[in-house]
Amino acid sequence: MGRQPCCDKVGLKQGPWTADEDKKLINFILTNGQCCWRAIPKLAGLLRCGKSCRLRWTNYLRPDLKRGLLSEYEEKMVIDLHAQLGNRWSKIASNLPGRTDNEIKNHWNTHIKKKLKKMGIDPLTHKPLSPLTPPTDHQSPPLLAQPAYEAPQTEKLTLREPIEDQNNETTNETISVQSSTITEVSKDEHEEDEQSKRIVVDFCTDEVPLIEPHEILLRSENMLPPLSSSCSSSSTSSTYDISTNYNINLVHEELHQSLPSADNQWCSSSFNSTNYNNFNGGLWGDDEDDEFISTLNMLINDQYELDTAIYSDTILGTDITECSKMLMCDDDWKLGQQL
DNA sequence: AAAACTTACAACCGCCCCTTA
DNA sequence: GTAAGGGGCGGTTGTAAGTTT
Repeated sequence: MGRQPCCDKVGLKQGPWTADEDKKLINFILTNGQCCWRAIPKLAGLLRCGKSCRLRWTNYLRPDLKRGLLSEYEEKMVIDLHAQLGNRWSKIASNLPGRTDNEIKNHWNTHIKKKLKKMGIDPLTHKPLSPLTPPTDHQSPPLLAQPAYEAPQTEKLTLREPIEDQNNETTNETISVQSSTITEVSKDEHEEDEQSKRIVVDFCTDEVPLIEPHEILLRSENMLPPLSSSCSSSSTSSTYDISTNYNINLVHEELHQSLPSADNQWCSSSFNSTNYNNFNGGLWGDDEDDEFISTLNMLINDQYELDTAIYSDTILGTDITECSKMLMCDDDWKLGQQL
């Protein structure tokens, strides 16, 4: 029979989103909330299909997204969760606040997969690669001679959502998993691994730093920290750079002008005291705002201790709890109504 | 300096599942 | 019970940016 496509695609734009399109989408959702995705493009004045809008929003524009590389901790969580759940990226993502399934999937394919293979572990089965199926370089017997994998330990891992077994029956929230404890080969890596093992053995997802409402900051013009003219905007591989494809901050500024005053504050990414090392300014780009971005980068990478409560109360002068409501209420958060 | 190659990730595609009429 | 609509999900592709030759 076949399904109708989600849209006819005739006259619709595809490819990378422009700042203007982002602005329209953000503006619409902040004003009206998420409703029927199919209707959003028309209502928001976008020549995109609803699906494209939904993906853009959920994977890129959502204010509660963390950006930047996954931390070592998150990476290990992904590995463990993948060992139990397989390629169910959305389930895995639901245990990593601020991360999207797409992001995790990409990270898995580009980083973790290779890492595991390099370590002699099959990323599909999480078991040591069979000597009968040699790695692609055909020259890695040392890895196999000394198996880079320890017998899995049974650990308690609490998922944020119950998982279902093959009979589709919901199991207990706390399930028994086989932790993919991994042993590195080199000495340095071995030391690193000792740490890793501790992390893997010790953590449960309850310990994941969740983004609490009080940890979410709002930003308006007067929230900008003092700029440092000496900061360079360049970033190195060891730092997180707060940059996107274009200057989305300009979008933000325009929104300030176009939205009612009550709407004139909106939430930042997960910029909080426990998590901001991963903060990558989901809604702010780099170009003209280099100074601000580099300042943030400097603060973030210098482990600058920022007490968000103090920051919000004394610097921002904003009632965080009020504003966080609209962020945390997925269904119908409407800035104007809730502020 | 430029071409070739590699990497990372945003975006798309098509299938699946759930809801509704 | 069933067909259609809508959204979610996982796999794949396109391409910009980075690196190597």
